[in-house]
Amino acid sequence: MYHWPAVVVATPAHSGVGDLLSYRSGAALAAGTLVRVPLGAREVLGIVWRCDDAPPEGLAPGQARDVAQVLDALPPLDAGWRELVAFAARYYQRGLGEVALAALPPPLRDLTPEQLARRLKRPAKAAAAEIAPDHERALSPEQAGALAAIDGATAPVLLFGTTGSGKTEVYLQACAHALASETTAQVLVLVPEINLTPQLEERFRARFATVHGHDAVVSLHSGMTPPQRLAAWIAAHTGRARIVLGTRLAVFASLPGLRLIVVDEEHDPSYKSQDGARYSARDLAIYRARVAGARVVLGSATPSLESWHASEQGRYRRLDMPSRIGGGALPRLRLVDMNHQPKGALIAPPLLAAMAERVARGEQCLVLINRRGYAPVLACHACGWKSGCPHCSAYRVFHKLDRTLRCHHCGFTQRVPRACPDCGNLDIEPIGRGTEQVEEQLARLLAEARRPDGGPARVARMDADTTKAKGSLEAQLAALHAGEVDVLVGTQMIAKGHDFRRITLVAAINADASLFASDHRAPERLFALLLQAAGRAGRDAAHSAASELWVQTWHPEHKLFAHLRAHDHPGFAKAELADRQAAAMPPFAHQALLRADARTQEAAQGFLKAASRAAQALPQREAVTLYPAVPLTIQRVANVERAQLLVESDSRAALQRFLTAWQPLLLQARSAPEARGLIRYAVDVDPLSV
DNA sequence: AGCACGCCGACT
DNA sequence: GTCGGCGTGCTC
Repeated sequence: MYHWPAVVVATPAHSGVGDLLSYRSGAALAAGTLVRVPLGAREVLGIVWRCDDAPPEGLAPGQARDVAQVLDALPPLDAGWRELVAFAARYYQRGLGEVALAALPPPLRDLTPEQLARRLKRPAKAAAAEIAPDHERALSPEQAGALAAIDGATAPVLLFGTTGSGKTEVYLQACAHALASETTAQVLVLVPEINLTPQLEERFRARFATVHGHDAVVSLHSGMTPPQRLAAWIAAHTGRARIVLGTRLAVFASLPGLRLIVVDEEHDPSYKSQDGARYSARDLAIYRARVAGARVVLGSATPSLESWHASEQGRYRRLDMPSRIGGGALPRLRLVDMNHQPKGALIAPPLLAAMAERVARGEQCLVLINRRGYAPVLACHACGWKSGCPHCSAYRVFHKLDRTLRCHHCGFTQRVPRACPDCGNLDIEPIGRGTEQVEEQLARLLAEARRPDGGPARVARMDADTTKAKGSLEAQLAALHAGEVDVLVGTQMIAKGHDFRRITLVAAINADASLFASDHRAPERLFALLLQAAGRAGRDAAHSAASELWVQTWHPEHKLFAHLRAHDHPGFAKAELADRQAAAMPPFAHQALLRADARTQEAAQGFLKAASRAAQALPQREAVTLYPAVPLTIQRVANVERAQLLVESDSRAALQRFLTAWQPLLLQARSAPEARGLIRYAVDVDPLSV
């Protein structure tokens, strides 16, 4: 007596192969069982989606091949997980198999049942160094109120808490309550960046190791080695791990006992995946919590407009924590109108004076500049040559330290030419500024500044270039904490999460750059970045009264700054949402992009036009607006031409219906004559930028 | 997406 | 004479 499991394997949506492939098996296999099945010439990992008693119709007799192996050492993936995966595939317009298999740890794909069984038998490795237990802290009335509301919540909670208001302690205690509710309960904590997982893991382990065991806390992110990821995944799947901390990919972890999901810094764009299935881990967390019957908390000092809007509509329950623990004041805004500063000044004189003053008091300054390298462009004065990348429509960035020109898009790197490659002129000059240059100039400008002990000001830099070596991020943070740095120059990464006690001045020196980039989310992102950066200052109540956020701008009249001055996120959100509504932009409209990569721009647009033409015949097309195909802002990257087409609708459901109906036509449009040269295409639902 | 098969240029 | 370029086509 045979059974006929329908199995998902890793085939992308536009492969033309259906989602479920039927195989034959001697035994009935439960849905969620991991199997190895033959596919063409190879044998691949698959997941049983359902199991039929009769051979599938429409398949020639004997066409179904036999399941090769059953990985029955692992419990099947539960219905909640399968529903999450199925929803993600459907909503983000990808193949079920592609999403399902990508959600598993990579090493699982090529493990035999024997290897897997051996792996499962291996005892969890002994606890590392003993850590000092961390005990629950007394909650402020605001925190206690938030915790009680989370415990009793039925809808998603938006925890709107100022930086320093003690959100983490609320998360910790909410986790403790969730874990205490059942012996099998699990919680999932999402953070936007890998950098933030080690310190959070430490804190959770210190809090929970004594009660739930050292290995009850695991991390899950792409920076881990494959064996580490497999071990953490298995711990979560088997229920041994009670707390899983991770980046966006962790939203797909198998968590049979899931009771609570925390999405920290929910506004952060890192939650939106930009390759493969372009999912939003924050939005999937909401869906997953509903399916699992778990609570979900989105936390932020600067909630996204989407979440804010949902809380205004009552779909999310908003909890406010406006006060800082320890009563520290939020830094005062000092706006510097660059129109009234000496021409070409990198740092306005009053800002420089303020920094010198901080250094003299033994306090620390943080200087934000959103570009790595020395200068974004190198140019020849004589003939107008610029350091363009031969493979991309972008400039290569001048890195002075190693004398290179580096393309930040494709990685193409060359030594800086001695003379202009076009005309031989020796006078080639950097244009604009990056972190290296700011560091260099600040060291020079602050040469006279003295610390209380009479020593010179110490300026350091922190960006992706100085932290890419393993352990160097930790080392740099430790140096900062130890007070070995007076002024830290860096990219956005220094604005996030880390708790710096002695910082009393934060400066954003070219904050404007992003504001007029024709991206409707630019003000929102800048506001969040500046408030977050401000949150780094004055965490220590003793210093907080004098803490300041300096912003150099050419547009001091921008309404964003009035709200920033008042630390008024609700006011800012209200104004931005009104603008969005007037312009029929998200969250008042719903968008998707069809993106195409091709050998030539004509082919990329040719495909999009063919796709657009094909769409006209669809009845679902009535409810959506299709915009013309346009090249991306950076049109070419690594010799690939890129174009996109925007689809918009005021109904999310109508947009979904359209995209689903459109999908098979895209497959056809791909072989249209004008699409010759197309490399790949992808649909991006709820894109972050258009 | 892989990975085959398949038909045309520079090398042991 | 073959190794290998990437163009089409298939995967229960």
